[in-house]
Amino acid sequence: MREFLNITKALSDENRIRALLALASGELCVCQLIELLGLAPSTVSKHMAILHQAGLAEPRKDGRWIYYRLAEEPLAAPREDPGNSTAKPRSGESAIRLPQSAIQMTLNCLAKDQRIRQDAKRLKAIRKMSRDELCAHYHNHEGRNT
Amino acid sequence: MREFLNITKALSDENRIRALLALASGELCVCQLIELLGLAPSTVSKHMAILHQAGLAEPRKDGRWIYYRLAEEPLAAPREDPGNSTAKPRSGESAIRLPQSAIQMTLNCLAKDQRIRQDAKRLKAIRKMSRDELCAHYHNHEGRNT
DNA sequence: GTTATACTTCGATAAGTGGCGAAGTGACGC
DNA sequence: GCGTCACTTCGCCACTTATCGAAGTATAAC
Repeated sequence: MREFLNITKALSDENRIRALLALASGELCVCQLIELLGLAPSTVSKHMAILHQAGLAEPRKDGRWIYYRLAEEPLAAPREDPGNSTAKPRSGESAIRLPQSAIQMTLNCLAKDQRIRQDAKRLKAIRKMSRDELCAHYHNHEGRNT
Repeated sequence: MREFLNITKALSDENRIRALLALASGELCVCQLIELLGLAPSTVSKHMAILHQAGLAEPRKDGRWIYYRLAEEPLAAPREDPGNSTAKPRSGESAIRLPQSAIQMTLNCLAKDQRIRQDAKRLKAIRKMSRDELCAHYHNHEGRNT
C-alpha cells in the first residue's frame, strides 16, 4: 500500500510526469531537467528525489554531475529503506516490479500528449546544448519558458 | 494529461483506494462506505465524487440511496465535461479506457494488501447489516473503528 | 589550501487537500 | 402540506505540498 501510494503521489504532479517521461529518451543530468521544466534547481531536485523515493527514477553520480534515468528491472528493491538493499520482497507487498509497470503505463497513456511531445522536441535541442550554456541559464535565473 | 492526473490524484489517497477496492466486490451505497471507512458522511461523499470525477466509479440513484460501482466499459466518456456525453475521443487523449486499466492495476497491486483484505472481511459483515443498523451508526457519530 | 561549480537541503510562503459539522437537496412516509 | 432520511454542498480548520531563494555539500580546477 505504502509503495503504491508513493507511486501514485509521485505521478500526481504534472512537472514530475514531464521529468519522468523526459527520461524515457535516455538519462539526463539535473541541469538539463531544470532547463526543460523551467523551474528552480531546488524544486527540480526535490521532484527528482520524490521520483527516486517512489522507485521510478535512479540517480547516477558522475563527478559534479548527477544523472537521472528511469528505474530499470535489476534494482535494489523499493526505496523505502535505503539501509536494507538486500531485502527480499515481504509477503503482502508486490513481488512484481510495480514501478516499472507504472512507468510503462504512464508512457502508454501520455505518449501522444501535446505537452509531452513538445517537451520531447525541446529535449532534442537541450541535449545538444553545452554544459556552460545550460548552467548559465539558471544562474541568471532565466524566464524564457517554452 | 488532465485525465491521467485526475486518476493518479484520485488514487493517491488511502481512503479512496479502500473505497474503490471495496467496490470490486459489488456496488455499495454510501452509508456502507461510511461504515467501512469510519469517516464522516461529508468526507466519504467528497471522496466518491473525486473517484467519479476521475471516471473510476459510477453512482446509481435508487430512491433515497445512492449506490456506487466501479466504472465499467460502456460509459459516457471521461467525466471532464458532463454536458457532452456523446463526445468522441479527442486526438491526443487516450482512446483506450484509461480508468479501467487503472482500476485493474490497483486491484492487481493491492489484492494482497493487509488493509484491503481486512476491509474485504469487514465488508462481508457490513453487507449483511440492515439499513437501520448502518445509518444509526453514523447518526450517533460512532467511534468504533476497525 | 581557495574558488567555482552542480546539486541538495533548509526555511519560508502560498496554494491545495482531507477532515469535520452545519446547512441544503431531493425522495419517501405521514 | 410536514417531517424524516440519505446524501451532497458549504464553510472552516489543520496539514500537506509546490515553489522559491539562501545556505550547505561535494567535487573539480586552480
